[in-house]
Amino acid sequence: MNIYDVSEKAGVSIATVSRVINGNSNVSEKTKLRVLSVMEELGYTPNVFARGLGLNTMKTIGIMCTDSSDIYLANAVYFLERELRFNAYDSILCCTGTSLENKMQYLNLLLSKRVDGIILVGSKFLSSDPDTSDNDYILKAAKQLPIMLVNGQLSGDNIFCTLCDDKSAVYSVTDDLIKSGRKNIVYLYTSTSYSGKDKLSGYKKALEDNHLEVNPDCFHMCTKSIVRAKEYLNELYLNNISFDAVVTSDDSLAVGAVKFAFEHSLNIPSDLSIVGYNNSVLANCTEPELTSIDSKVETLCVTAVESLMKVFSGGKVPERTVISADLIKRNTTNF
Amino acid sequence: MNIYDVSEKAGVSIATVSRVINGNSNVSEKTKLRVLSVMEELGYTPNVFARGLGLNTMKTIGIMCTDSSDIYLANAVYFLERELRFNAYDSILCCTGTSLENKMQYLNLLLSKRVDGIILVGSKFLSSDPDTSDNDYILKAAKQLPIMLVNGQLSGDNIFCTLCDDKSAVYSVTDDLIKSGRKNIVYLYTSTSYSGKDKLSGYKKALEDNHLEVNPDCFHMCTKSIVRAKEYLNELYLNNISFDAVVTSDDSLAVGAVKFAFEHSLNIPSDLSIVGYNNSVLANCTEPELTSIDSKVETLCVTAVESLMKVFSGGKVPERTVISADLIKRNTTNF
DNA sequence: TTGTACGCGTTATCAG
DNA sequence: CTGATAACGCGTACAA
Repeated sequence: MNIYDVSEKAGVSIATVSRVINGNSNVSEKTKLRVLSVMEELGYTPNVFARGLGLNTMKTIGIMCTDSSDIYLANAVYFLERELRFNAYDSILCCTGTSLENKMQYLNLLLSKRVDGIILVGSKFLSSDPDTSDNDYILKAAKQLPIMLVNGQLSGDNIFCTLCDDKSAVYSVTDDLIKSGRKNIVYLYTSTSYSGKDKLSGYKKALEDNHLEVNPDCFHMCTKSIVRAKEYLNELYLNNISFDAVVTSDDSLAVGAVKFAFEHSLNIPSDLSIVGYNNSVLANCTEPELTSIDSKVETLCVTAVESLMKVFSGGKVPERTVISADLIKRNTTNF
Repeated sequence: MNIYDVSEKAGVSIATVSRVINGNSNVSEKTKLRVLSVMEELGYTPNVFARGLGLNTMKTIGIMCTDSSDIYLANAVYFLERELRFNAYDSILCCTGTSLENKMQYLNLLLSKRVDGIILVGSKFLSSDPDTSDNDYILKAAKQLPIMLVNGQLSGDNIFCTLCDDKSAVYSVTDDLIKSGRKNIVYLYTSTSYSGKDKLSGYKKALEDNHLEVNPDCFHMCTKSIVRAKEYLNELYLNNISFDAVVTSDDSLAVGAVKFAFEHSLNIPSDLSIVGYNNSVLANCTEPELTSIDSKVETLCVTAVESLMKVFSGGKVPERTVISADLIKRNTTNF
């Protein structure tokens, strides 16, 4: 079943059939209708390989993320797929894990598949160390096709970033906590990626601007896990390091903080205020429900795909688009 | 940069280069090494379109789900992608939403992309009405390529199902609740899919086998939402319909039940026992943590991909593989 | 408005 | 073990 079968049955040449398929105007209405009906009758679908061979594109985008089962990334993947589909692009999903070797391997795989562009989701793709060569594979790939970073930051030719203003978000909420009377604010985070460092610096700056000391015990990196967060807070508690607020870089850590408070019969928010990040479904699960920073995944993804389409059509696209986060106030804070 | 460039530079024919690429044994070690080094030097990658054109396969599987941002489905997508990748297959992701029209459209799209197989994840793809023609598009597609259902049930040629024994799981936990003294058990569910009906029938059968009355107010379908579950339980409460246990078809509903208990200062599990489903991260968020049925997504996905590979290699694959669920006991039950 | 003929880069067959 | 050559199905100059 190919274009020849259709052309024969319709009594026209394959060129005419091709014109009809691709909406070329130079076909008489009459033959167009005849071809269309034959195509329908035969249930004909153009062969994408043959088409791709000539055009050297399959209208396919590679989406890379470290782990699509992560709530944040799963949402991102969902929105990206939706937007790409809307623009008639397929999505090839690649979950790379965190090792550099795997990331490189997957990226090369996508290049060899001749995808039209690649979207890297999450800041975990990038080393935030400015002196490293760990990001070179991305710069190199960008020589072949456009690369979009969602919530990641890397500057280079043909690389476009869409990110959330994490630093301001954390700064602002930390500042809110201080203004509402909190003196000892713990910050828990899960990664030292660009975005991870950004958030941390927002926390520190808020303390400094309010002339509060930055206690090294009070900011701590831990695995993205409810239990781990709880454990660390317990450790502080046992060491008599007192604190009256916990800001986190992920809702799961905030859930851990809620559990810590429950274990020690602390009242939330009066004894302990808690702020989550990402405004995920987890924020609605705890009692009381979490105040959380909404990092605007959907907006980020929509913008990234919009930009990519603009790149394809030769339009001018900013290297870096920054979107502000929202603070969603619920019941783990009293402002 | 194509196979001709390589052949010329290596001083061999394109046939030999092709043999080297595809690991064909009939090449002398010496020429093989020479070709390999030229390929390396030129940074040559075979063109997938040309290859696909000849072989009529791109080693790509279509994964369809209604919504990849759903926690359960996100996990499934993650595991499927991982397993497919392990077998050197790419994954094209399609989130269809729930309308039949969209599902059909996406399926046809995948067919036209010449994927090698399609995996339908979640029971929401299928009408469980035996008299409907709503599933015909799947039967039709199965004439062209193998279709795997993960947690769905449809019998037909070239269709293979991997599913969890939901009925037994719900039966068993309901029975446990009754044996531990519960008299009035509410069952909350989110869908009337095959799996949805299966779970419900497990609940009813457990009541019947224990000579308890099945009260129509006590099993109720509601949207997959924490708030909705809580609202329905509140409604029962206001209507003085008493109950001492809630079994749900999804953890989110169970979270709603926990919130209901909190609102009315009911003790969990003594006043109210609660059972979730899917053993998702939500089960660890509440206080107390949820007893939940683990529906074994990972096993399901691994099995489905294994079966698919077996189908490709011409092996015999059962039409239906059933996997038992596990009950993960936490603190919302007292058995 | 329509048709012819070629190129796209592989793999596979067959002959040597 | 190696090489020549025919498919594979489509898009598109170019010709009519």
